[in-house]
Amino acid sequence: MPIAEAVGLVFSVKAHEAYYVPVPEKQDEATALIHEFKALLEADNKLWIGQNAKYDSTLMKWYGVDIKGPYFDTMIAHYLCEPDQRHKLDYLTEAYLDYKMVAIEELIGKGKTQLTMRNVKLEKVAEYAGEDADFTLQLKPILEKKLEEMEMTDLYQSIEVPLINVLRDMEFEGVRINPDFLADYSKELEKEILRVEQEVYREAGGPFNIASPKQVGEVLFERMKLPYKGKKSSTGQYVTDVDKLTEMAEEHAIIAKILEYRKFSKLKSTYVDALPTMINPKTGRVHSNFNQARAATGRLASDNPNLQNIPIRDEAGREIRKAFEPRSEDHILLSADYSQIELRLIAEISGDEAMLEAFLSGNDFHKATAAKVYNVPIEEVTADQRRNAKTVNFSITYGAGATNLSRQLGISRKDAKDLIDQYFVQFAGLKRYMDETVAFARSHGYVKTMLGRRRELRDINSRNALASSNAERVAINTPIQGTAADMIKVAMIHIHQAIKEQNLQSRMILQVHDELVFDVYKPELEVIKAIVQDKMPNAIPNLKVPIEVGIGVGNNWLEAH
DNA sequence: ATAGTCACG
DNA sequence: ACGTACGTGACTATA
Repeated sequence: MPIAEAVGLVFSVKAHEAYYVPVPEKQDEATALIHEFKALLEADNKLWIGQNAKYDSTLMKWYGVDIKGPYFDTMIAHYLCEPDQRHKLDYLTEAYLDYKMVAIEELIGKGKTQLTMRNVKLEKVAEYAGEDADFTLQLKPILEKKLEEMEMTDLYQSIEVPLINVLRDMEFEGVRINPDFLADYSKELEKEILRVEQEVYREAGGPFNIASPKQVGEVLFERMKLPYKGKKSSTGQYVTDVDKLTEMAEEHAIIAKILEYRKFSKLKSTYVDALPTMINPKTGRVHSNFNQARAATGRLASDNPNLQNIPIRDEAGREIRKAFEPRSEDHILLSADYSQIELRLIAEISGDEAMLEAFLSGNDFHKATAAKVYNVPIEEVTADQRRNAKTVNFSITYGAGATNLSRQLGISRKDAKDLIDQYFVQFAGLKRYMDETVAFARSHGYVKTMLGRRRELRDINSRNALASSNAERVAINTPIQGTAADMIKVAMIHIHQAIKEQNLQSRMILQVHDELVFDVYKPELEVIKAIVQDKMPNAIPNLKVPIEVGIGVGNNWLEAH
């Protein structure tokens, strides 16, 4: 972003009618024309109905027009109603207006010979754009009614709609990424990759494509005759993922080297080499897209590039975070993250006394869990016991069973089952909540978050055991993950508002599910800290469980974290 | 286009 | 007896 240049503006105020205004090709003339509409577009006494309003609003912002809303966004309305479906306009039009739209490819073709909208005859563009506006307008009352029937009008009006401009501004701001740092690191990784590659070839007795899972499987299990345990994939291939290879690392020195090769290649191709190409030449910054209508739980998703999966767990990977820098010497990065938010929300929602007590005591929660399930005083909890308890805590939010837990912890299935049984003895209220949630899902066909976000579970009463147990885990996980998503969205809206009201220069630039990152103007550091420490913990008021937020500051994202 | 793999919360 | 972890996006190989 600038994602594109404007070719035309299209308005519709009445069904079956639309008005198309071509925008000149010369950018100064384009800006001048768009500014003819500035007062209208910036008026806050009109409702702007749009399909993915953030897109149009962002485009206008690049032209210097600040659309304030309020909006009615058909894409987001539909996302709330049917979070597991698609939300594109052609789908909505077919599903709700029973009309098949003309595909954009019929206007501009596809592939190499694809034209831009500018090269299409005015009459055709006007017709196509007019349909867009008209259908969006017609969809509004339908989706508005659906939201009301599903009791999500408030969630929509007070969270999702206000979030549109918050995300727009975050994307517009972007983040500074240091390309020189990454170029140096790329060379280092290249050396490592070439070195490991030769070592793998030596162990294998000849070269092959290590990036091909198929060839890796054939080399390991056919040419080298290493023992293969377990099932093959659905397509009959050997599974060679990190779990499987780590399991058999003792078998041969080549295994660790293949994993090393994979690790370095992943870092280089997905992050180190890719991120600098995403720097916008006009702004010198990277403007990710935060998709508000993708994750069925209510979370955001980030793409082009995805800035929600930048490495941190691994030493070589976390190096990449050093490339994320504040905008200038006068700025500093601040990262604020919710501590164990999903576990706290399970405690809150289930009302489990023991769990609430553990959080209220302020003790290390995983340690407190270990003390309970192993029945030892908290001072005597071993590192292993704490680690196991942490994994159980984590697994619980996914509704995982004994098989998976045993695999995660490297213990027997029976020990894993005992652990889970003990866990539910200690946290009986949690067990009750999980059973009730599944029962609710079975009778109503959906589950909901604390703020009323819904997700339908079509398979919850399926006769297919695999399908129904999948749905049960989703039923347990969605209210937790979704409530955490609701909470951080509210916090983002409040923080954005405070920054605006106080005319601050600092900006919110990233959201990573339980973390917010700010590019802070140094003189405002204490003000921002205070705002964050007020808005994040108090996003959902009157909770029984304490909500804690950790803050870090630094000259790059790694330091700040 | 799909599968496999792996990065994050 | 057996078993499936929840939610994403990007890259590479392969059909």
